[in-house]
Amino acid sequence: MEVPTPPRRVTIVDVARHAQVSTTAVSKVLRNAYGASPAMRAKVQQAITELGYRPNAAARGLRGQTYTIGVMLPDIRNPFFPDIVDGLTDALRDTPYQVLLGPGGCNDEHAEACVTEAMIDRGMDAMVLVAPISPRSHLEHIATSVPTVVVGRHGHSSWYDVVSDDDQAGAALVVDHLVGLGHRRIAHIEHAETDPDRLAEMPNAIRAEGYKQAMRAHGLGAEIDIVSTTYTQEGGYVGARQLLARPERPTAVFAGADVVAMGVLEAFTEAGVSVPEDISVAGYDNTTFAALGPVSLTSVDQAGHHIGAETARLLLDRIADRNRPSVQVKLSPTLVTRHTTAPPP
Amino acid sequence: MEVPTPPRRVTIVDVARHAQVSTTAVSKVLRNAYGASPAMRAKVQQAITELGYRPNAAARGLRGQTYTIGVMLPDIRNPFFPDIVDGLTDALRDTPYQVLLGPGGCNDEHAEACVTEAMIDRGMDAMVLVAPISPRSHLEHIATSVPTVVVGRHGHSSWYDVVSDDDQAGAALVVDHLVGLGHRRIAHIEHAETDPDRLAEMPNAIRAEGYKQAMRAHGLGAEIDIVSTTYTQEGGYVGARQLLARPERPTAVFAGADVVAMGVLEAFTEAGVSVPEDISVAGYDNTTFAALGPVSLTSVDQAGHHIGAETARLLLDRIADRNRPSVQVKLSPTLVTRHTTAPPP
DNA sequence: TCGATTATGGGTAACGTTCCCCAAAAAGTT
DNA sequence: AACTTTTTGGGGAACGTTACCCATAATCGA
Repeated sequence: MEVPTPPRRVTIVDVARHAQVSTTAVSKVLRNAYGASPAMRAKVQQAITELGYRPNAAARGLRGQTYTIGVMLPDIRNPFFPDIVDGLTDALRDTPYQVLLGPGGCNDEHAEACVTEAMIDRGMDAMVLVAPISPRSHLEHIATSVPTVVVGRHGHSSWYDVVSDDDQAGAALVVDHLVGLGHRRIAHIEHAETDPDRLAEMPNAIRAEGYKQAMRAHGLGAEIDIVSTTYTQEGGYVGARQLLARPERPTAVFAGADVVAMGVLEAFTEAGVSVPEDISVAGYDNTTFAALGPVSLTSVDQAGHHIGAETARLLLDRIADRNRPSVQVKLSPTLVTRHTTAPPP
Repeated sequence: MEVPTPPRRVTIVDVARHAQVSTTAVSKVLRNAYGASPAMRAKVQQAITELGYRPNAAARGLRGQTYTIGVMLPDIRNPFFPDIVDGLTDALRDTPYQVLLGPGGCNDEHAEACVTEAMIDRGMDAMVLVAPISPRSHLEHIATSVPTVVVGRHGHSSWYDVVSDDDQAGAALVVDHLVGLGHRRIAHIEHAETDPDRLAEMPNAIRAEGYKQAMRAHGLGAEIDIVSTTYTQEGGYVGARQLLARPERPTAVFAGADVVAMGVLEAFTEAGVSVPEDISVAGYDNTTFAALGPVSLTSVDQAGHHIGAETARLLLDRIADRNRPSVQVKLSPTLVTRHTTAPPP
């Protein structure tokens, strides 16, 4: 009844025998390397399709290439990341490379290290680290053993390439928009960061900095009002409650991330504060949440798809030449205005 | 300046030399196989930590095991899937197995096949297929070459194990809840399915069937009202518009998925219909959306974490004994009532 | 004390590719 | 015609592990 042994896989040797050539020849055709005549190529290709041959990645890996690109995602739940992955896979569609995702535990440095190590063990040809929280030294350690692109974390290194959104400009977009509507008391909810290393590199810190600079640029330095919580719905809720307790309430809240804005909206609903009539709210990331009908949140779009595509380009580039100097790409975000922002009352 | 050659990786040979034993011995310790004395184990372990040795997965793969489990996710954006992945990785934490995710294109049979093939090429020790849309024959083809668990798709096979939510019971939970509140005209928005194969196996079809049966069980067979669209926000929007155009509007809408409910809420907001005062809305999946402050959607919780854990158990089981008979596990969903359902006006 | 069993350790051939070679044939060059 | 150069094809040794063996030493039973 049961088939006890799965049929043995077709190997390069089978193909060679079937096409009456050497295994070397087949290998050359597979990698379209120099030294195979058109006639030979055709013959081998035919044998490959006839037998349904597929190269064994493990064997290839042992020789150096697995044609696999590992992407470390710290939090699969973050709706911004899929855009990046899509951009990456789309750009890699016509290459022999396959993308595999590693689920790094959310905000867990150890889990993150486990996943990246596991990927290196598995001979990934290149790695993409999305918003990693590991210390810089660890990132560089990874980058020395495999071509690496760090996405969504500022701060450059000569060992890896960096692709990120210009968070400072993004924050300015929000402030400009709100000021344009007539707001002056604009508060910001940020993700608290103590580690000095990350303080300079993580997007949340840059966004807060961008907020401050933009406020000052509008002559609103005295109105700067920052609440430090975390980039979670809970953090947004807590932050909003604090803002509501202010003697003079802000007329607009710039949440550092869409999830934070969700918490803010919840707190406001609970407190009977209407958005945008009483207070305007803006988020960051333009996640699926923001576009949701009942939410319709003004947010900053990071063009994740574009980020992914750019990452792919850098990756292929670096695989081709491991010694080229490192590069930092910064992409400009755009503002998507929806129904949570309006002129102040 | 640049380091041209990354330092050669430590191999089993290095460990053997450093511990003054044979490579065989090291291998035995690594796999804690029979034939190594405690003294030897200690000696080798020490050498391993001293040198920072990590086994090469490619070489292992060539010999049969990669200690990697491939998970095909058809749509990374679906907020229900992360729960499954979490359950899986948590359950696998103390095993040597590592989970890697493959991004199958959304609703794209070809992309799905590419990813699964790529995973087989890469020697995955087992595969998890989450809500695959490929025809049954392809699933069985996969299952013959690697231990496979299919998640979130009904219909059993003797080649693979199945873990799923009891969608029929879930739909009944919603109907019971609404009827309990006093509703009679309860409409359902389903995902249209024509393929007869999938019609019997895909969760959406089962949910619609569960809705119908539950309605009949309450003597409401005459009130059955189904709109066929798709499981997307757009589909929900379109479906809701159709329901609003009915001569006699329903007093409650059961959306087959949370994203669908989002579209429904959007259409209702636009039409000036209040929820839950005028019409109640319920979803399915209890995704992050549902819990969102401004949304607060009544939804069915599938216990994704539990599904993932169960999947891990079956996987390890099947790796240990490839010939054990196949199993189907069906988990009971629960209803999470929030603020979008209330008694009819 | 002797043979039988068991514990302990190692030698070595795979696994499926790739890549560095070298040989032979074909095509140019003088 | 006698060479150099280029094209075309293949032989065979790695890559790092594991698993099947076989040797020796230790333990045991009578």
